[in-house]
Amino acid sequence: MKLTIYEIAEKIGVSASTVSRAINHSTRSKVSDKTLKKIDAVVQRYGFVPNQTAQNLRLSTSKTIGVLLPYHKGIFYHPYFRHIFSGTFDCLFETNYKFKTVILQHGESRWEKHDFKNGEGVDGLIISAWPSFFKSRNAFKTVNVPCVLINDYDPETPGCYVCHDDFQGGYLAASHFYARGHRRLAIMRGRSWGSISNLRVAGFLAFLKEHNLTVDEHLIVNGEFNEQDAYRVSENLLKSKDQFTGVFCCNDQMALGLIQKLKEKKISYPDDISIIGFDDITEAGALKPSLTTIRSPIYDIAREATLILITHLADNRKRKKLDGYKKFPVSLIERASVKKIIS
Amino acid sequence: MKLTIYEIAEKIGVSASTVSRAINHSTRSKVSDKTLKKIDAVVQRYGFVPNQTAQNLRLSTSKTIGVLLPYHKGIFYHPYFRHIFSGTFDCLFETNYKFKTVILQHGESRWEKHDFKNGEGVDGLIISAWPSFFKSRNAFKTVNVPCVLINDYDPETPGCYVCHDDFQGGYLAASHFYARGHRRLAIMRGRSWGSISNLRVAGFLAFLKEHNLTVDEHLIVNGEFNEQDAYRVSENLLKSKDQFTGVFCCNDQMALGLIQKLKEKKISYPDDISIIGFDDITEAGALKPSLTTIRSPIYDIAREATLILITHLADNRKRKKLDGYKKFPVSLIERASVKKIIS
DNA sequence: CTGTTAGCGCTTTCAT
DNA sequence: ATGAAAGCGCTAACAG
Repeated sequence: MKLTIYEIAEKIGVSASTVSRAINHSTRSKVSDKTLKKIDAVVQRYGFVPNQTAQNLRLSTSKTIGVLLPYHKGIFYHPYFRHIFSGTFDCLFETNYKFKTVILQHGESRWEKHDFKNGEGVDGLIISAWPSFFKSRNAFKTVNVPCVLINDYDPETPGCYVCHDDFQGGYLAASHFYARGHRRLAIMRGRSWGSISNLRVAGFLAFLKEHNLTVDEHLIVNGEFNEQDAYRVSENLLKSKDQFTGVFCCNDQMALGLIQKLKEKKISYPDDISIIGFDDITEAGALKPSLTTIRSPIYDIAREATLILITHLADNRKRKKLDGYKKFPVSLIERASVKKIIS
Repeated sequence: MKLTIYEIAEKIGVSASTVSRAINHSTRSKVSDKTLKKIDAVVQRYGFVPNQTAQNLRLSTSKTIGVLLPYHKGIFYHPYFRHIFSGTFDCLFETNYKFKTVILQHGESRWEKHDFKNGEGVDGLIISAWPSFFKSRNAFKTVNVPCVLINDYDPETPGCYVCHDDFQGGYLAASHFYARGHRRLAIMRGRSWGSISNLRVAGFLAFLKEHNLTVDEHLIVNGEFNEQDAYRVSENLLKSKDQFTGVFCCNDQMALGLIQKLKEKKISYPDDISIIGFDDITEAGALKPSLTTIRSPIYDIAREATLILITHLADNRKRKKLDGYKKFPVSLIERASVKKIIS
């Protein structure tokens, strides 16, 4: 049923290699015009397409890159990942490198089983949200294919990173608070996977320092990067409620947790307490009052990451390892959660 | 660098076949517990993962299905396709068949080059929006891998279809007009790829007929399924403006074209003319006044299509060809474009 | 310019 | 229970 180059070779009376050369437009050893024509004709007539798997095995490549995402239902409705797909595919389409893309899902167990060690058969990997799996930090190091990590910079794990600028994000948040008259601020940081939090907080504090301000130690609380935990630690923070006018939350989820607690305590935002989040998740814009937050140019990041990966892959002298740390500036989305203070 | 079963066989002093049997948990000829343990240990230690490409070649499979979409920039932001991804991936994830998915883009030239003849190396294809490429109708027939077509039923092309119910959609539109007091109606149908249009119009007329109504021949205009062409043919339709109170547009894009023309002529909707579209594209909800339209349960359709495909694929007796025509009911999204007429 | 040959890494009869 | 050998379909030296 499925044609092979041998069969088409036989029909013409040439060898399989010649057919191979013909269909690959080999430049190394040219096929004569006459045989080329004959081969083309047969290929055309039968609609022959070479078996990709065989080519792949032979050339030990797959012409495929993998986009690795955490799996959870509804991830395709999440704007963050939507931008990733879009950026990746647009890049692939426009550069014409003819790579295919498969969407892969990671989970801790899959890392542990070394499922990604050889990239699940892909030539390279674009990895997002990997730090959600702690142990993956070590497993990741055993991965054998070129990888580009997006947006979760971890200084302890060498690799090729394309990220938004977390430091600048924190800096922006602080400057926005400052411009709106806030001088006494609090911070809710994410404990796990500290580097992101560290950078965001560092940026925040850096701005304040330039303006001779600081954040008192007890106004910095640590929680996990999720709503529930933020809700929990909010209790603590709010004991010092009178000592600050605004809170910088290290991501929007945490802001959501804080807001929930505020509602419960009948504390209103931004009137009593102003808030800035990070990530611009869908809820941020939908919330009432809506949440001022920091947005990542994730589309561009994914695009760039893909470009880096595929040019590296297309570049045959693969000896050099992929690395580097490329930063993209973030922007502050001004909404309704930061009150203007007139002093 | 990359380990093969031969190397791991050598380390233990067994043959490659035994290793192969071990890692595949072969049931046909069992590996003794002792050697199994030894092999497992080595596999574990080196984090060995078998080369998928080699397996694929040997077994002539790829454990991959392709989702074929028309390529255009921003397709990932389109809700229709988002639902397709979501349905497909959720199905794959929940059924545990361990198929991978690649997103493939079609274009007329790719069909003509027989790029999909062997499915681009995938085991099966989920195809959406294929009729946008006319010639693909014939090219499609040469495809060698199992396919499931979603949502563009073409009676002339045999295959396995999972679709929303176009007929019922038209029926629903008519009944909504009727319930809101409309009795004199017009239709804007899509000329190309007629079957969809035919079904929608047939459903529409069927309802009317049951209520002893009909649509006059000159109040049915034909255009292409796009905004520009609808805009063009609207001119014609509006010459008979006084003879109808509502227009059923065979898709939302056409409704958009009509609306543009209405604006130009300072005819207001729904006051002067009511409109119902089809598809519920993003603009439908955003428009002011918003557009009443028919929505397809595309998530469920994609899910079902995927399930059909992968169970077929997993089912080794592939001799039987995939076919059938499964219909999903659509729903009317009531918005602001149909005026209530009090008679 | 073209044919011969070997082999990519794996699975699977067929022996033993 | 295990090994030897063949082969999935293709490409790339190498030789002519």
